[in-house]
Amino acid sequence: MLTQVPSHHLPHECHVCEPRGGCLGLQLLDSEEARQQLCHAKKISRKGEHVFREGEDADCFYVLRSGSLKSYLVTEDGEEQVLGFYLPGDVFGLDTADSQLRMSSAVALETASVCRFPHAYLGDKAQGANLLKITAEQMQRDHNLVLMLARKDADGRIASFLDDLACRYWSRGYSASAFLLTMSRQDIGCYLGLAVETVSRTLTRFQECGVLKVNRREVEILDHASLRKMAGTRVNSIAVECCQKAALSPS
Amino acid sequence: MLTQVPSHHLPHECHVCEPRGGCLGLQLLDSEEARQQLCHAKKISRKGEHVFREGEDADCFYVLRSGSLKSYLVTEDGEEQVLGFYLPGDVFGLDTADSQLRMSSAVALETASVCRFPHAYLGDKAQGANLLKITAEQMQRDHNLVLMLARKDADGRIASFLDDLACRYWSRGYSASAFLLTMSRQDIGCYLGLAVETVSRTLTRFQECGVLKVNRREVEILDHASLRKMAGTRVNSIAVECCQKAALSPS
DNA sequence: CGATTCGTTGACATGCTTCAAACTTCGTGG
DNA sequence: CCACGAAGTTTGAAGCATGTCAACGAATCG
Repeated sequence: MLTQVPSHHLPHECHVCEPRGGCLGLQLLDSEEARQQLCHAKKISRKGEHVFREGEDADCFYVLRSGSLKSYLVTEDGEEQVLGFYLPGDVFGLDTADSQLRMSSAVALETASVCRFPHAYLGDKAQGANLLKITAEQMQRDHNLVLMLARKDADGRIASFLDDLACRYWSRGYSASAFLLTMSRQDIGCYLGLAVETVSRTLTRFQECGVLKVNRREVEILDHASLRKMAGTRVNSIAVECCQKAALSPS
Repeated sequence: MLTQVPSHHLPHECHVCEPRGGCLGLQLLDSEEARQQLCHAKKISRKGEHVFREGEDADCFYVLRSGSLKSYLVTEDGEEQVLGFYLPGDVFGLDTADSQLRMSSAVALETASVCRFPHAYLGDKAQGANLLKITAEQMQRDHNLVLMLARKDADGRIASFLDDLACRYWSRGYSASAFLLTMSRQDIGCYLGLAVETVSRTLTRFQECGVLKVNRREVEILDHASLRKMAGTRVNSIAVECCQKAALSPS
């Protein structure tokens, strides 16, 4: 299957959109020139650099090609709320306020590159259902987060978080059992609505239970089944689909 | 301003889309016949009736014309998670899974009517930015909920919830100070991630503080300023915009 | 009119936050 | 290369907000 990617369409075609059924540029951008020009106009951001900030003009959305980043917003009292973490292939920057301003900020957690999809160049192909499909992914992620925050305790949130990451890494061809956390404990807490101390303590306890091994930012999941059991419900989704596959994999 | 609505376009044109700058049917549907046919094909749902259910085929999204409804999903263990409440003019049903299936359910809280927007009839006008603008509203609501669940205590959540409702009623021409809660305490708790008892207790306490008067489902807000102060931060948005206006109103 | 659902209130248990302190890692400049 | 300070991580102890359990009253429905 992987060998059937039509590599003649784009000279430097990447593979991040494969799970989506092919390059998003081909799916959403009309003219060949727009695709060539825009999809490959990648922008490199180093750790801590912003792709965009809340309040800026928003004339495009993005696909992450490599690296990882977080989306967040800042409350009046200066506190940060992390809305999500993005891995290669993820679409981000879809949330724009009424007047086409950024509603959130996106910052690189490590060196990263992105594809730009200017709204102005979204052609006939980007009509209705096509575009809705993309935005629905984001909504699903949001709903999943709401579900965690509203219904799960610290253990469930951390377990969900790790399981989700594992699945997403796995679906991208990386190990689902051992990976590096590119975000800080602070970020994790900010995402899950928990104090940093709670995150740390929970991870330590999971390690003591033999569910995983954690050292600083290195995580190795030893007992996927237990982790998933603790994680509990998730929104039925692409992610779940991938997880069921992952459950069948040798892990 | 209200008198400038071009009533000749649609024989039974409603006013729910006014804050959005006019009938969404005119903005998103191409052919006149599609608009006539689809935008006015309203469907009546009585209290407890579903507009759609999780898992069903999703070939359209909706605009609520009258009444109110809630969007929710059900977890594996049968628990419900309310994702949002919708008032006339709100767009809902945009969240569809990969294969065009409903990711959530929508049920009427009282007698309601809706406009259908079939994906298949979204014309050239529904390209890119136009559609993104609509979906961004939903994302903003979601982010606001995430912010509440992750950062605010019970008082803040209830205050935010009431303030939000007040603003939305106000922007629709109703009183921002006195309104009826169309949802149960159960629903409110399910939405805000709180136990029913906590919702009840918090409302009682607010009443004792003189911030509001509450009797069963009737709410009267006596001290908007205090309420908003307790509510704390909100995602900068259409809603906030409306709230600032509301703050200037006699209320 | 009885049954069921909804809302309120009280007492108690607990999971998480907060505060505090120690240790580690990282970056920067001497 | 080492020294220093800042930031990130871990662990402990104590306080408190919220969940849970239980009971009761009020409203709604058949």
